[in-house]
Amino acid sequence: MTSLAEENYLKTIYKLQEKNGAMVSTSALAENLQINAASVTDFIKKMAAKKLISYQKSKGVSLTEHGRLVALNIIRKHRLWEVWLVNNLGFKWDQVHEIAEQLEHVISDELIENLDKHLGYPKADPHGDLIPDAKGRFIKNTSKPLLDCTKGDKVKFTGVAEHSNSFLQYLTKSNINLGDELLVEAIEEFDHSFKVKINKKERKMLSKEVVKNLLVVML
Amino acid sequence: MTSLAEENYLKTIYKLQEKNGAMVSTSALAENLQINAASVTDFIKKMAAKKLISYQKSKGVSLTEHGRLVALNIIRKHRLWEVWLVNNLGFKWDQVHEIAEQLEHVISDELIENLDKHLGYPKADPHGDLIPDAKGRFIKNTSKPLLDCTKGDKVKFTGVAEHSNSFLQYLTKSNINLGDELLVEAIEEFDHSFKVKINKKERKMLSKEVVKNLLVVML
DNA sequence: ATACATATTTAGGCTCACCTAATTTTATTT
DNA sequence: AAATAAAATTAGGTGAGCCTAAATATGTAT
Repeated sequence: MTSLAEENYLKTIYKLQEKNGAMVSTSALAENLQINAASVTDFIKKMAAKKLISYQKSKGVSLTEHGRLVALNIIRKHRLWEVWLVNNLGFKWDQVHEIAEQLEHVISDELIENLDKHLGYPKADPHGDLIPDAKGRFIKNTSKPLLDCTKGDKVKFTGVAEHSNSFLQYLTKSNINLGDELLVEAIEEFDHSFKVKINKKERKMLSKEVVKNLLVVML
Repeated sequence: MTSLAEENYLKTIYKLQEKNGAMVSTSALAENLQINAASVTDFIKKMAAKKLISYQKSKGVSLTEHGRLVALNIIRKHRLWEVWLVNNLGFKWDQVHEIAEQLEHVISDELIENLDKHLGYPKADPHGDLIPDAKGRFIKNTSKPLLDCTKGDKVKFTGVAEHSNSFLQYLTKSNINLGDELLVEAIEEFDHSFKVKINKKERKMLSKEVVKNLLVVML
C-alpha cells in the first residue's frame, strides 16, 4: 500500500514535526532525506493526493491522521527491531540504526506482534526512545534533559536526545549507560558543565553539550 | 551491489538449475518470477553484462560462479530467517516463506553472522532444506524420497521435496513432523501407497504423491 | 521438407522515484 | 518600496524494471 519511499518520507516528516513543530518545509525534508528539493516537491504532491499528508504550496507539509498512524507504525517497527538487535543479537546501541532502517520496511503485522511478544513488550528502544503500540499510542514520557536539573537532583538516565554515533560512543566509553543513576553534585556557572556521581561510584564532568542531550527522570 | 530484482532472478535461476539441470529458459524464469518473458529477456542481458549469469541467446541462462555465490547467500539468509521465525517467534512452517522472502534482502553480513550464532548454527531450515555456510558450502546430504525405500526400512523424516502450503498443512494435520521415525510396513503394489508406522505408534497410509515428497535418511 | 506451434527476442512505451536547470515565490535587507 | 537572497516550484529528462505487440527463431508433426 505505501511504498518504501513514502514510508521514508512519512517517518522523516514525523520526526521533523516532533522537533520543530507543525509545518515541515520542502528544504528540511530534502536535507534530511538527502534528496533534491525539486524531487521532494514532486513527491509530496503525490503523497498529498493520497491523503498521507496535507500540503500547502510553498508553505510545507504536515501529516494527516492517517499519515501519522503509518509513520508511527514504521517507528514502532524500527524500535522493536532495535531492541531485538541489541538484546538478542548482541549488537551495540551505535550499530543498530542502519539495520533497523531496512528491517522496519518488512511487511507483516503478525511478524511485528510476534516480535513484540518475543521481546516482552518493551516500552523503549536501546536509546530510550519510546515504542508506540500497534495503534500508535505512547506511554506517558516524564523524561527531561539533565540540563534542566539542579544541584542535588538524583535522576535516572533513560534516553538520549542526540542519536549520532559519536555521542553514543562517547557515552559508552565514558561508561554511562541507560538506567544509570546520576546525582548532580555541582553545576559550573561559567560553562554550565555538570559534575555528577554515577551509580553512587564514579564522579564525572559532563559538558553542557552532553547534559543537554542526556534525558533523565527524577528519582 | 545487487538489486532486489537481481537477487530474485539469481535465486530463481539457482532453484531451476537445481531442479532441471544446467540451462534455464526464459519462459521458465518468466513463469516462476511472474514476469513477462520479454522483460526477462531484457533483464538477463543486463545480468549477463554484470557477469552474474552466462546467457546464450535463445538458449537460456546459467549462473556464473559469482552469481552462484550471490544466490547461495540469499538462500542462506532466507533459511536462517525461517529458522528464527519458527524456533523463536512461534510461526508454523507453512507461514514463514513470504516473510523470509522479505527478510532475505536485508543487507548486513554482521547481522547474518550474529543471527546464525544466535540460532546455534542450524544446518537446516524448518522444511529440512540445508543451510549453506557464509562461503556457500553445504554439509553432505544423505536424504532421499521415502518412495525409494522398501518394506522394512526404518528411516527418519528430514525434509520435504514439495513446499506448497497444502502439502505442509496436510503433513501437519496428519501429525507427521520433521524428525519423526518412519517404519515402512507395507507397500501397495497397485497404487504404490505406503503403510508406515510413525514414531513406533500410529499407523498411516500415505499415497505415492506423498511418499514421493517426503525426504528421509536411513536409520 | 513444409507447415504449424511454441519460445524468444526486438521495438516501443509506461511508471516510479529520482535528477538538473530555469523560473517563480517568499523572506530579508537596505 | 526596491533590491537581493533564499526557498520552492515547474519543466524537461534519466534509469530501473516492468509492459504489449510484432517479428523472428526454434522445435515438432506431417
